Amino acid sequence: MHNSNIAGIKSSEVESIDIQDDRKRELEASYPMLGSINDPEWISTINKARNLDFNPHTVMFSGSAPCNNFMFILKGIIRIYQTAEDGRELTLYRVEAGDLCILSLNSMLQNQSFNAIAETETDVTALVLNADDFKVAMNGSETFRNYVVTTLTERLCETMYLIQNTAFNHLNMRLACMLGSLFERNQGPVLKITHQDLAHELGTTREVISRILKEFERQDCIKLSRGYIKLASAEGLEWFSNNPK
Amino acid sequence: MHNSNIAGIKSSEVESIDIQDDRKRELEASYPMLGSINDPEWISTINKARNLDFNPHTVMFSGSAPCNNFMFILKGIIRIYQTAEDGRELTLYRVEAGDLCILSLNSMLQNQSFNAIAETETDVTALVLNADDFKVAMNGSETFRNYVVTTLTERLCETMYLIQNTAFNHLNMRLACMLGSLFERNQGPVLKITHQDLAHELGTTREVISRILKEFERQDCIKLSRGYIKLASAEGLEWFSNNPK
DNA sequence: CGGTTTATGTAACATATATCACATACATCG
DNA sequence: CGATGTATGTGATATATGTTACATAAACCG
Repeated sequence: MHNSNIAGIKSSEVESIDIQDDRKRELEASYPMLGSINDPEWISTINKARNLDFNPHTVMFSGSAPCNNFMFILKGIIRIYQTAEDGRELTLYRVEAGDLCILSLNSMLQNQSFNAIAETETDVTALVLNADDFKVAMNGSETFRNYVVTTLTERLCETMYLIQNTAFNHLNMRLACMLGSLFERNQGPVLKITHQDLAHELGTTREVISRILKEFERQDCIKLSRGYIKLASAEGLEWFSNNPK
Repeated sequence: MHNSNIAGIKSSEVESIDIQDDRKRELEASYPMLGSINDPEWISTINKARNLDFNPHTVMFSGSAPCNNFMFILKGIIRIYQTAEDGRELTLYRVEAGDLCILSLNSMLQNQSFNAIAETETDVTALVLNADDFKVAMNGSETFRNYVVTTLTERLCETMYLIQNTAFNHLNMRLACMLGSLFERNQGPVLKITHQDLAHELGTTREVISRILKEFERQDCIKLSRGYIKLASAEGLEWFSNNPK
């Protein structure tokens, strides 16, 4: 289709004959809430969907390259971020299996461009509906509708929180919070991440991050080494997460 | 109902017998897209709705006082903003006649609190649905559903833009943009607003705004007087709106 | 092993914004 | 008119963050 020339798409368009059950199981694994829907429109729509694979570090869409499909993410992680002219980046959120791809919703529903970039961080497999099928599914299934509206609302709330955080909190606090949640999700106390990566999360520059990290290390909260950060004191980090200055 | 003890509510609960046509006309005036819906669930739901009036400067809801109803705004303006401990405020957006009250959507759909404050700026009249009626309307009318999803998506886009703006642009640029759009909406070149108000829009302090405004005045973009700002050169202001430093 | 790339450390400096401490000026109202 | 509250002007100073310009070090690769 008109998407097939985007860089990074791998192959694997699956024929949709008699694989309904596979499809359903696959979707159910990532979207438990949706797996149990039995509305006929929903079933037939899912059955018409295509599988698409993306390589890591592929730009799935941006303001200039909109995407007129709706996607369920079956596997992998997508990072949504904004850029400034000077090369700074700010991560808005991530989309994983089970999440709703709001960017795609937007470019489907209106032409207004989103002014953000969606880029795969890992291998990504998505289930793709075109705009018409999405409409059919929305009209046919109340569960799906609820899912869409709830997820949109949730995302909006998180975004409001992000605004508050960036507007009112200092970088050391924001960095401490970020590290805190990264360590939480991480198995084990050693986090694989570079200072530049952290800068791109928070919308600042590498030097600034390095400086604050060094300060955290001096306070024995963390231990730094090339490409890694080791947690030394969760309490210490927690303190920085709550302390305004 | 359980809302009736919130400060600032005026009175005017209207009995809903045979006023269907009035109601419909009223709604249509503010929400042209919705006025033409003829689904029976929709009609009966609207008919069950209550009118509520609010005085200016009434906090309609905040994180601590959620609102479990859905509202159509028939008249007036509501400001949604966040606060910091030090008294700074940052306006997220405004809701007017024809807009969707996303805050109410959120508190209806989930318990997660929104972490923002909604406050009337003028007299406000709203048409109020409870959560169940909202569901009925959503299930009954595709037009209403489209309206909700489209508006949510739109709001999300605008919010993303706000993040980019606050994270990457300097205050003089942001202030110039803000003034630009205020003058645009304003009839005539004289804007009634205080420096403190502008600070509350942008999440900063009065002194900072005063200083930048003075700079704009020195560059003959505006003329300052107590409580008012007069546009002197739209081009000059435009220049500051686009210039990074 | 040596050359190259990538990640980090860090000092010095530039700038934007925040904060403090007032002075002044305008507006309102008795 | 004079008193009071509110809005503005502004210098001085503090701090956070951004920028420049390197040095060093670890990892990578032929």
